[in-house]
Amino acid sequence: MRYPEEHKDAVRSRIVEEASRALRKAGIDGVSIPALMKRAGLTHGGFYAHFENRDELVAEAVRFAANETGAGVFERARSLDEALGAYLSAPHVDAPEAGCVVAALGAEGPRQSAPVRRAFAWAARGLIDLVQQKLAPGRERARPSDEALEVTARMVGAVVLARLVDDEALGRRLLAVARRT
Amino acid sequence: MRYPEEHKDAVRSRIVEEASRALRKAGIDGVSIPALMKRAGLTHGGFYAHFENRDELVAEAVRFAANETGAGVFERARSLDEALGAYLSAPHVDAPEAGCVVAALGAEGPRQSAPVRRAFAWAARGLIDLVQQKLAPGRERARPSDEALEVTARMVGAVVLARLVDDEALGRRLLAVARRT
DNA sequence: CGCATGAGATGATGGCCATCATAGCGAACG
DNA sequence: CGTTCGCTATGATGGCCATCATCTCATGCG
Repeated sequence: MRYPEEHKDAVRSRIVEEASRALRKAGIDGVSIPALMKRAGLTHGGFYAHFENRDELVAEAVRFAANETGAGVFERARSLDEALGAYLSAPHVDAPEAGCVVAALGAEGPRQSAPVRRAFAWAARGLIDLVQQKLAPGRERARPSDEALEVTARMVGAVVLARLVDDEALGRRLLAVARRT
Repeated sequence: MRYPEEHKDAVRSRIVEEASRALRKAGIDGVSIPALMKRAGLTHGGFYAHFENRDELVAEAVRFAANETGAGVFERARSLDEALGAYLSAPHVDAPEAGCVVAALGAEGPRQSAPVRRAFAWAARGLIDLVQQKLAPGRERARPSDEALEVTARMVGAVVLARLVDDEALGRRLLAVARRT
């Protein structure tokens, strides 16, 4: 059938968005192309009309997730404390599918193909830059400050550990100590 | 053939050790049972004589890796600074297969089956305890101090990010700023 | 009003996987 | 010195995967 003008772009976006959530939830190897397409309301056949291969979708999903975190956690916050409050929160720990892609999938990044690795490097760098921006608003810097790097490392590590320890009280403490500025 | 007394135990240990490295390198879903057995010098058939199923091996490999990090990085170090120097080092970043399992596979932990999750929780808790021990040697504590939690989070996050950024200079800086005590 | 178009569906291919049943063989034990 | 035991190999099973060739058919265009 002949579809309306921007139909294909809209469908592609929906695939990327759904994939972004599904991958953060189940891991990069945790969801098959048929499953991803079904989540977007399609069958697996049309996949290669939208993407060169699986990695192209994964890379795009990583970039989508990075933008989502930027918009949801950082642009919304008016101070670093506010951003840290959102990032280092129980809802974030409990909902990796809607959370930071670096914390959810970062450890898998270095093992991926070059295009996916590039997407991850971009996401990591973006996270550092967002922290830097909240740390010293307005001021533009050629490279992130030591403090921005340290805060970012603490944030990511605290979320990874809080998800891992399987001990709610300890998880809360991990988030709380990482919130100090 | 009838094998020498402790043959089976030795083979099992070799499988666990090899699996521990292979999994840290390629991810939890990145190595098949046939591949794991071949690394141990065997064929896939005997696997189920040693392990109930794949997850049992994964859980054991996680515990093995955690012990290895404890012995290699922490027991060897005589101060927290020394331990941080080893953990937050380029060799560690460049060799995940011989490094901390929390940094290499932690993000995959929450998605695993219950036995594997338990192994990861144990590994994470163990890492925190090792930090605590170096932080206040000798003193026994019922629960880790705030500072131990913060240092551990910073360590893990810094290694994850350093592996991700694909920028050697930035990676070095991430390690350096996390080394501050 | 009918036809060309192209997004999406159907279905096939070849490969790899976890798991298991069974067979073989060689050292240890009698 | 023969028998037995049990560790490991061989091979099968059923399932799922990424990728691709081909078909369908509704719709926008002429």
